[in-house]
Amino acid sequence: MRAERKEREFNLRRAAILEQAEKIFSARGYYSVTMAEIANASGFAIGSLYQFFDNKENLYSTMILEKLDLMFAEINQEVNANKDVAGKIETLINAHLQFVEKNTDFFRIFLRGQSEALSETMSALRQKLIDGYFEHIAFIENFLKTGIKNGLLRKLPTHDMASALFSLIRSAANEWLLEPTKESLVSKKDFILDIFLNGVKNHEQ
Amino acid sequence: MRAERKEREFNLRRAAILEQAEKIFSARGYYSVTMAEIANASGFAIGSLYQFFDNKENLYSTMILEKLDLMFAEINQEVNANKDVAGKIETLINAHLQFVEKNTDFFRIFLRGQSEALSETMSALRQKLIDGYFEHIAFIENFLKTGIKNGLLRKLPTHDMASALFSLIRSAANEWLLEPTKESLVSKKDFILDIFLNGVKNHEQ
DNA sequence: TCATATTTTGAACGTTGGTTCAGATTATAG
DNA sequence: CTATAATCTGAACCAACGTTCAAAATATGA
Repeated sequence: MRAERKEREFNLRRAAILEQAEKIFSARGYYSVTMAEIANASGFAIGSLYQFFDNKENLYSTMILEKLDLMFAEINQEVNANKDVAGKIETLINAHLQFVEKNTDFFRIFLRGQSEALSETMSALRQKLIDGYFEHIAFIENFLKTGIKNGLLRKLPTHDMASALFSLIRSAANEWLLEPTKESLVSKKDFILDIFLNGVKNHEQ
Repeated sequence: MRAERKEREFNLRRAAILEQAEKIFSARGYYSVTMAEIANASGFAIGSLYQFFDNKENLYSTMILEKLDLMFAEINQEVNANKDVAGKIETLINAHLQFVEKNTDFFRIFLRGQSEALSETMSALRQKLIDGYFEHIAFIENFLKTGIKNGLLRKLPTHDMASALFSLIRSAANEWLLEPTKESLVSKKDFILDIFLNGVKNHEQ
């Protein structure tokens, strides 16, 4: 038998487990979910899970980190497709909101915040999430700087600007996840863009 | 013996436990903390904790909810002391940042997000946190509305404006907690105020 | 000081759940 | 078809920890 096919099938089974794990973890957090549950949901025996993952912590952090990579890859690619800064900002907001809408399960976990615990694996995960965050902020800073050079943006500290923008996006996502809501999350794009660029003050009075 | 004194002493002991619990929970989350640890840190035997709290969940959620009430009470009072809207906005930011600086332990828990679990108590806590959040947003909305009537602010959806403002505050707090940092958190006040009111766009070009 | 009530204590209990592993099942190849 | 390897299975093991409660310590009031 071709080792190639064997590997492909292995990865499929692994992915199936991760997919179920994501759903379950997102609904109930890390600790209250049991391996038995995940095994059950994905159609394997408990012991089989250990063929794919060393332990529960490893399963959990693998699931999160792989999805996170996907998210940043997706967003960054879309943003980079734009030439001008204004377009990049708008696309960033849009791509982010879209990703959240398509990955609500994952985002619940992500927003729930980090993880618990002190264990080696878990604090490694925590650190990677933090690193990922700052990396993303740096990515945003990068095109905001161009915007300042352009004259499009005011000369403010770029790190603060970037984290402000990110926080507006995140809070819209957060509220949308809290209230199983009426309109699409993406529809918040214009508001975020407007308030980020222009603020709330009425300059015409 | 006066029942009064007895009660006072009971409350002191109870408060001592809550204080230690806050420190420990904030560092390591809910599940990885044991009752034995809390007992130890607060100088009681394990069994004694159960004189003050029904169980671990109850201890945890009591600690959070009491502190949360304190926070909102403190902030709202300061904000209400202002007459004009601009002052209220500035005071809101300031009071919030100040509270975070003085209660880092608590805020770590709060930002970590909600809690885990499905249990009755825990999902009740979760709901109360969410309710508290929306109540706070409504409180902010209230004076933003006045600002719109005044002509100080643009006519934007007040709920979105309020949650944008709150998210800017929270993200500053979050970053400050992540990076055990140089300058005080309160020093971010001016930036938040500026970006909230004026946005990042350079209108002079 | 003594009898009684109150409070504290922490070892022991029982449950929960992650992990293991010997045996069953399935796939492979000759 | 058969022997061997690879994979899967889930009952059993074991450690962790929340909770209990009988006994000890302490406080109270006469």
